[in-house]
Amino acid sequence: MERYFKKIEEHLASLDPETLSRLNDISSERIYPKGSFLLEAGNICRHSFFMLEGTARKYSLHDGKEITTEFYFKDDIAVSFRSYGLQIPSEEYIEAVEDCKVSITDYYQYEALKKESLQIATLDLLIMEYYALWLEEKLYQQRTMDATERYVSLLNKNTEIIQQMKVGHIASYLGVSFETLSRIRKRLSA
Amino acid sequence: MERYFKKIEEHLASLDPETLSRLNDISSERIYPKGSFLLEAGNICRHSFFMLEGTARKYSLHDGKEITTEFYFKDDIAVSFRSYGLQIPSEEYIEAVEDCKVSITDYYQYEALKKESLQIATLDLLIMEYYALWLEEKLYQQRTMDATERYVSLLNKNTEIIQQMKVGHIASYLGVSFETLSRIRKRLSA
DNA sequence: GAAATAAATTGACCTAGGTCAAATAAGGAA
DNA sequence: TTCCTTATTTGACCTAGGTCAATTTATTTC
Repeated sequence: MERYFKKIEEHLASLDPETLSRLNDISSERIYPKGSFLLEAGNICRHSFFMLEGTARKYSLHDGKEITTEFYFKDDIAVSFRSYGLQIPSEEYIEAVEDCKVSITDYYQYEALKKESLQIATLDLLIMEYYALWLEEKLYQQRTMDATERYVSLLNKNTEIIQQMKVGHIASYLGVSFETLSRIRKRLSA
Repeated sequence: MERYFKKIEEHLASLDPETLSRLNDISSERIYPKGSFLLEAGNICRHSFFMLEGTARKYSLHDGKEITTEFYFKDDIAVSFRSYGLQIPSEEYIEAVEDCKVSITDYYQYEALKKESLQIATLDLLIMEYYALWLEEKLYQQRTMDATERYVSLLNKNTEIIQQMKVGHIASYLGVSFETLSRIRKRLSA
């Protein structure tokens, strides 16, 4: 996965100034206070959110329960991919876990830019590939690891998640009940 | 998902003849007999395989057991995405379930083409987005449906899988043991 | 077509993790 | 600080689906 970050960084570094300024032209900054929503279910995700400061999470509701699908930190891109890509109403919420400063980019303006600029299309492709890799990894872990292993794996990779997010949100992210995660944590700390 | 197919088809229809011929230039046909491998774990996935005829499946080994991750039919693109994208040794096998006729495209030649042609880069992006959408859907089903519901869902969407693939392969694809799937099938047919 | 091999079914039993409910603990508001 | 609300922990119990083993049924192969 780190190799992919590298690919993306290299590509970003190679962008010419004009392309960068065009990207900049279609973005604007905004602050979302803690507890507010960058996106609510039912609305179409018309923007992507590049995280400048703060933390957020994405979740959906199933049988009245929240399923956290992703956590966002500095430099992550928050978006409900399905809603954004198809421009259909979202099933997901994106919530500011703490105050967030984000750079917002409009879907249509970005799409237009992608049609004109190979550099941007390539950037988008790299980001997409990274996301697919991440999804594959998640699916594989879900299949092959038990709840404790998944938690430990998350613990090793993303210490910040464990420190900043609620047990209930981490639990649904890992695909276990919060009671079970509570027990896992107890066992591990003993 | 169908809406995405449409997007891809429209884009394909819009490709200019020169781009198409360049795509054609870097592709070649090949037959894989039933039981043979389009890709074996340990090797780098240096090609993508566009299915012209036959059926195939992708799987990995975990604790000596096969986990089927994808089935391929006519017009599908078979590739071990992680190995292909990063050009690292594959953890996955792609096996011809029956005799397969495929159109093979070389990774490096395709990458070169993507760097020159916005149309190709865009095509690749659309395919990538479709794959990510498919992975998201799979992950969501895994979280929210029990084994029977997942089987019925597969049954409704891909009758061909049920008809052509072995129970054991379908079971690992659904994330259940083959004994459990056998019982599910019995219950449903009763 | 018979023997050999692989796949699928069925039964008995077990466990990871879910659910429900009660008890603490920890943040916020006032 | 105290009250109120929201999270977390802990216990008791339950179930979906896993594992192991024995058959039965299909497929190959000769």
